[in-house]
Amino acid sequence: MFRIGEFARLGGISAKQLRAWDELGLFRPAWVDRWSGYRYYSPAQLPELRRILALRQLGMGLDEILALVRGGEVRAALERRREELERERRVVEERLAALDISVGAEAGPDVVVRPVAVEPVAVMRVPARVSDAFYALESYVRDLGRRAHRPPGALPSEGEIFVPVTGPIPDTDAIAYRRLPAGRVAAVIHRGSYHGVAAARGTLLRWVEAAGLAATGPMRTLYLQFGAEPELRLPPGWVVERDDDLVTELQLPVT
Amino acid sequence: MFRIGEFARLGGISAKQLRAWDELGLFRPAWVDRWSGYRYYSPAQLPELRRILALRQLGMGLDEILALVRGGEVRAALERRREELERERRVVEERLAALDISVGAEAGPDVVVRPVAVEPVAVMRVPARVSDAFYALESYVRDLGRRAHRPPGALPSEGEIFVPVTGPIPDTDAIAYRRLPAGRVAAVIHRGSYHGVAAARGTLLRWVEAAGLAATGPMRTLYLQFGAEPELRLPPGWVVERDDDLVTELQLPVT
DNA sequence: CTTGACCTTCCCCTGAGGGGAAAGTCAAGG
DNA sequence: CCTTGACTTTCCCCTCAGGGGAAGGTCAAG
Repeated sequence: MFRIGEFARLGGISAKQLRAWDELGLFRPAWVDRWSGYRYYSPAQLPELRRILALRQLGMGLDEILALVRGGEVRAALERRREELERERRVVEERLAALDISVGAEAGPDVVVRPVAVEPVAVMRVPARVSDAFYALESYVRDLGRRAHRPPGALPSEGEIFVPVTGPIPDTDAIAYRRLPAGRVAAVIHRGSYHGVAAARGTLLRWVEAAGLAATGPMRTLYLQFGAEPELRLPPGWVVERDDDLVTELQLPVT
Repeated sequence: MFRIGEFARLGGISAKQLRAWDELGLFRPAWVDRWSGYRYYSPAQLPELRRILALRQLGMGLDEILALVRGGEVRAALERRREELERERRVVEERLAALDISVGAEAGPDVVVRPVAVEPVAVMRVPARVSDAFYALESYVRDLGRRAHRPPGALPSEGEIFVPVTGPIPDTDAIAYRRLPAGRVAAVIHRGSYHGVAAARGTLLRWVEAAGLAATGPMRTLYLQFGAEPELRLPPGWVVERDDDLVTELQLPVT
């Protein structure tokens, strides 16, 4: 029989952990002195402790280990754990790839991969002047009372512009309802005149390729600063600048 | 100017995070209404937000990102982050390897890799009968008042047995002071008669090879249940069993 | 003016323990 | 028998990066 400190040393673990695992019901002392509360452990318990440590070495959570020592399905748990670990490995690999790009670019384009939700929109083929088309599209949607409070955008490769809507709308010759699919996008934000957008587009495409990702849909352009946000009152001393205040986001759906 | 909710949606982040980052000083609103406390953000802030998200995407901690946006050394931080990520990758790879072994062995030998501290010991070449040798070694160390309260062991490949000591001791013809080096060991615990130890030894060696590790020293055998622990009072009803109560740990120093 | 969406701060929760305080226990040495 | 120092007990707070939710204040549209 060992007291907690010595048993902890033998097991290669801290006494704190043994106390916590006792309280958790994961690993209990062989005997507890009613009077003093001292926990006593037997060397015969070491194999069981080692089994727990072996499972924890695989990165399993204590609750799952608890289920296992109580007679859970070992094989299934290991399979779950493997999938989890392979996800972790993918994350690390992606981070390393992104880091390589950042190092190479030295404070690069700040591309971010993030999930986006489904986006219900009214789309319109662009015939000629983009600003006229936006005006027509916005008017149509607003008159229906269906304008969603999110910025408008474009699918340049399709020659289409879109405006978010709160639900289905009737189609016209020029305008159609569509739901841009949810998924992960690689996104970069461009601030300044639209002349720079083409360059940002190229940067984004190169980034995605360097990160080992594959595009799964057409690129989206979002006009974050283009009449989309509500006319909130400006704070005192707030000055809207010229070109610098144009903010555009480019999104490329990936894997 | 956007209120926090809309800006959060544009940025692909939660309002909670924006509030926390404001308090942290990592990312502040462009303007805060003195009266209502409302935070207002400008679209021109989106690039800065995206830079933070790009760094966070590399798995950096907020404190480090804070140091960076305050003008820290980007290149050095990325280098640190790369080392960290490569450590993480090694951990995941090791876990996957260990998991493969567990799946193959179906509740296998429960090998654990763990660090051990330096162990100052008195070692003795074993001439003939092991039990006689232990008696002599233990007596010598105890008479010097130098016995450390840890279990005795052996280095089978060297034909040596050892007993932990609390500090240097004078050598004799047969006995020498030595410090077993610290490091990581792969360890397995065997419970039962010593006949099974040889099999456990083989299992441990195979495990280490399958895990892609390399031995960096002689295997150590620790007799966890062999007169090493103090004669603590036995709890009422506590029965010491026969062979089952022998507990032996095998440790192999690795990488 | 109402209404509903939105915002504020405040508090508690996560997982797997670590650090440390105050008080009780044990074993060895004198 | 007493002291001493190592050890143990419970209890509380801390981590990290937020999430959940309550109570109450604010905003903008109809």
